[in-house]
Amino acid sequence: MLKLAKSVEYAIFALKYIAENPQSDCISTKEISEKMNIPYDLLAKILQRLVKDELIYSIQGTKGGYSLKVQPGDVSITRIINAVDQKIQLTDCMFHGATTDDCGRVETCCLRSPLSRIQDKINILFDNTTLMEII
Amino acid sequence: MLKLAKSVEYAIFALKYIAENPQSDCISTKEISEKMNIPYDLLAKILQRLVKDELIYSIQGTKGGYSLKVQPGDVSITRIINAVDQKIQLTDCMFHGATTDDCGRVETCCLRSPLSRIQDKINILFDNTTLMEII
DNA sequence: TTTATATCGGACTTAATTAGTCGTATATTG
DNA sequence: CAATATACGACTAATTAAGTCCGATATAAA
Repeated sequence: MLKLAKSVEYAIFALKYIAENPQSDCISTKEISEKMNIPYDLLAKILQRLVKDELIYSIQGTKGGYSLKVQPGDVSITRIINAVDQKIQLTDCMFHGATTDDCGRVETCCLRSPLSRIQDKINILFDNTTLMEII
Repeated sequence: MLKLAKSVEYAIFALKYIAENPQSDCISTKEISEKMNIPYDLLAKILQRLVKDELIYSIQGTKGGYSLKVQPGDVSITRIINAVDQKIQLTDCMFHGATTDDCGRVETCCLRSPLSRIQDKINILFDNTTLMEII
């Protein structure tokens, strides 16, 4: 329960690897996959998301690969979580504007308010941890 | 991601219902199930766990049922989470004494320390919210 | 200009976890 | 002894997460 998605872990490991190997200005999925022990295809997908969210640059073609676009100190875990399409959500209805379709209990639920307060605080925890602190 | 188990929600709803209906000193699974809209068999299992963890009393036989054993102000969400056999665990190796069987990366993992700090803080959040505040 | 190697992106399959169900035993009241 | 409750373990179904596959495009170098 309350488990972080593997894609988030993999994204962090990949970013760490890229950040720590800036000598070669371009690192391939293959290299990261092998060195960090992450399934190639899955990692490829994750890296593409990081490109979309502008955390890394990509260079296509032979000799292509990825390089960091951001400063590790500027990237929170929350940003990485969002980049790989994950959400912090304690219940299915724990977001603004949930309807009875989302939960049924929504209107009268005694859990919504205390849980959303907890969720906000969890968000802050991830907001306040940067890639820098992990590396 | 980071979702609370339904069993935890159901346990809280059940405890709330029992707490708010102390006039009848014994409330059946059936009644809670119907009034709180929780699947009967699942709820039955959850209530049995709450008995084991001494959050509620049980009375068997016809006219049997459950009643509160604790003061709502004394019960944290963490206690309820534990009672229904759930754990707050951000990763598979996020516990004391994890081995390479649990993760493989364990020895050198850069995530362990920052994540376990976050996990501790999440634990505190649930520790500090009591049933009383929800009811 | 062809070949090798890289990213891109969606569809698909498999595995793991969570949620829910079922069957049978035991307890208790009337 | 019949009706109705809890006790408890095994099982199935549904959902979600993890991982794989395939075909496309890009680019450097032979």
